[in-house]
Amino acid sequence: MPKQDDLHITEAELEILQILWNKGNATVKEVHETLNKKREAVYTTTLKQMQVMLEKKLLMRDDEKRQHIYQPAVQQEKVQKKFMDKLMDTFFKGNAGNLVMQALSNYKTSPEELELIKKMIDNAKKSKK
Amino acid sequence: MPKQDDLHITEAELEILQILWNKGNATVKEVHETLNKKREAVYTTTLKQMQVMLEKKLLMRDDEKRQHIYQPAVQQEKVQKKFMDKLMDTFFKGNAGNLVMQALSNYKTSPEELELIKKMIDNAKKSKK
DNA sequence: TTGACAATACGATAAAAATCGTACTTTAGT
DNA sequence: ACTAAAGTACGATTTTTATCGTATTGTCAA
Repeated sequence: MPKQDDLHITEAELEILQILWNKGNATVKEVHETLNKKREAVYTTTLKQMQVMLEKKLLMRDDEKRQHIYQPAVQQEKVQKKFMDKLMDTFFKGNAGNLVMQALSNYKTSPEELELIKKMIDNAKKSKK
Repeated sequence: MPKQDDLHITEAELEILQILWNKGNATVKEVHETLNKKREAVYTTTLKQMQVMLEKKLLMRDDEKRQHIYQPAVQQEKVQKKFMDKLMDTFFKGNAGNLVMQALSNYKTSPEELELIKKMIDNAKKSKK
């Protein structure tokens, strides 16, 4: 059985969170339809999933109206950080530079963004002195 | 049930692969002991896990001698790429610059490495011209 | 050659995650 | 009031993943 950490988010849950982080909030129907664009999904499965997530406090909902409106109850940044920590540990032995260079070589980045990164590095250096 | 992709690697499997990527190859005993430093583990569980991984072709082994010697049958780089692709898609909407900046601000990086990154960016720009 | 031990093999089971069918509820239109 | 439609609730089941106990096998030393 997987080692249970406080905030364990499964694959399916992450998919749903991703949608809700993008939209801010949404009904089950909306989430389901978005999901369906990527892969086949059954409505009640999505619904159930979201109900479970509500119970696990991964989501919040407004059930004033008949059509409940859901939103994330966990910060994207938090989850992202956790994910990145694992990436760093598993593949880069904690060496961020390595990760950065992998990212730069695997994915194309606009010149503007590259400039931005350079500036960021310079700033970091300056403030360190 | 999780969408089954060709090369699905579970949490426990990733832990074991990580150890084997580091060591190059190892016996069950070695893997188990390494694992045990991080968390409690039962020998036969680790053994079974590795046997399953062998069957799934995630590992290879030399069973000439009594003590079998295992090694990874999947490239670290391949799995890493997959993991990063998911990170990019889930959290950064495909924007690598964003990922890079997150990495730089979350994890401390040595000045030497920062220099290296700058150089890499400059090279990329030059070759593009 | 036998017994202790170290190792592997493997089935049964448990636990976690995902799926789906069916029942129930609310609402709006007639 | 009745019915259809559109939701939600939720239990039962399936699938996947992880765990562990027991059996079996090979090795070495006395």
